[in-house]
Amino acid sequence: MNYNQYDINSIIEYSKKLVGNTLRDLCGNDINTQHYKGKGNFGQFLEKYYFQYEPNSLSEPDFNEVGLELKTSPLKQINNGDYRSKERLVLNIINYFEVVNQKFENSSFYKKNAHLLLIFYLHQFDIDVLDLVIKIVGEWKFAETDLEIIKQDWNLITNKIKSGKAHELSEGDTFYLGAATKGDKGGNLRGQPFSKILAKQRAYSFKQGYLNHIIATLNNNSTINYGKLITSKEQLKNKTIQEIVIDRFKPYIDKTIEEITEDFNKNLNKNAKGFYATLTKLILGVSLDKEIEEFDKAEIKIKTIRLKSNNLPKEDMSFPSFSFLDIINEEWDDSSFKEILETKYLFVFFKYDENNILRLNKVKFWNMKQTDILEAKKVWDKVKNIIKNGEIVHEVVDGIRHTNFPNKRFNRIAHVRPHAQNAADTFPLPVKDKITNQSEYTKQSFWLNNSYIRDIIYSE
DNA sequence: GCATGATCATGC
DNA sequence: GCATGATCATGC
Repeated sequence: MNYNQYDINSIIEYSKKLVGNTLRDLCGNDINTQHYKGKGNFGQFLEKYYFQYEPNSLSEPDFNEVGLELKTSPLKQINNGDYRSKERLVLNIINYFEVVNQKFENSSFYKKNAHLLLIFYLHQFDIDVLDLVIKIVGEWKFAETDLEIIKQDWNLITNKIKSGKAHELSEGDTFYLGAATKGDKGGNLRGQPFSKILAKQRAYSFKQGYLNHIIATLNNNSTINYGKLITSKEQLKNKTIQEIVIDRFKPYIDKTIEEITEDFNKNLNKNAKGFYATLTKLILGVSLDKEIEEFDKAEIKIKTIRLKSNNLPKEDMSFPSFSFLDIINEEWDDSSFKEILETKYLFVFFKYDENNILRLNKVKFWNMKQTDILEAKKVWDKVKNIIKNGEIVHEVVDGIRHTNFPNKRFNRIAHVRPHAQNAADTFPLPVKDKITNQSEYTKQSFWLNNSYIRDIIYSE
């Protein structure tokens, strides 16, 4: 072996030699002579041929002698050249029966993952895993405040299992540490200790946002300017991060927009569309030129909503437009719409009072529950079929195209409608539309129905 | 007053 | 010039 398994520095040093290389560069000869079939998993090859131990699924860390766990993960490169995580990082499986008897400090999660050796390679479509280039290698221990938030996440997951709700776990439940489904296509059901309902097999995972934070830290090239909400772990002693955020809004509840902006002594353009988002940042105490670090790491999205006096949001809620070409090739489990639905949101509600003046009304964290996600899936299924069959347009009246896309009556939760610069702002279609004979169509997005937001999100 | 098609404002 | 969050406009 080319490293000393009892000496952590020796392992790290040996790992760093991977940077800039591929598996074929470093151990191609070994692999070629050992029944290599051209397929396989990057992590397993790395363990077997570079570190020369057999991949295992033990509950101990991979380098058990020094308590170091090896993890590999793919990167993607964004336009400015920075690296981002391609996906979440899946860690050990959650054993529903064992975890309910554990404390965080002696949990299987913490025992295995307290100290990580992370190896990131640049993902490339259709390239042999042996030829993928390793870009970033480094060890990772959790910063104090991160660990405290991860502990809160772990407790939330554990408590849900303790209340017999393992089948209701969702990635959106938590901040940095998620409970990601693992195994084939939603199958792989398991028993749970406090309910007879079978639950999906799930594993602990780091949210993509948290991985991006790790990547930027290891790579030492973060171009993002961050402001923190939590500066010491003492803040998290008696309150969850959610409670801390909600508390910051409390002094401003029922205040008008003018009253709030006066407090901050800022001259804001009230007509700017980002006005409410700006106001939110001010209230949270994050300067306007900075991103909220904890929200980025937890992939939390802020949505501001204006309510009419009857609590109905003035508008439905839009999401980024989707690609017609992509959606017909997606499976539900890796679809962009499912990702949207599994996201955690901070909703900031402003409401018109009896004099038609907007006042801050309510703030809440929210993520969609599993049963609703499945109900919203029907919208996605229908959209996919319509595009596949070239049946977007139903009829054209006075030059206005009426579509077959699922409308508000079709589904309680979501619908599909245009989301573009204008009607001429289009995406290509995989199949020509039968009525218009066009091979492109105005960009569309999924929208959450305002009635759903009122009934579920606002009132609960 | 709602549903649906369409578009705006900002920041990168 | 586009992605994104948000809002407008019109017909029923």
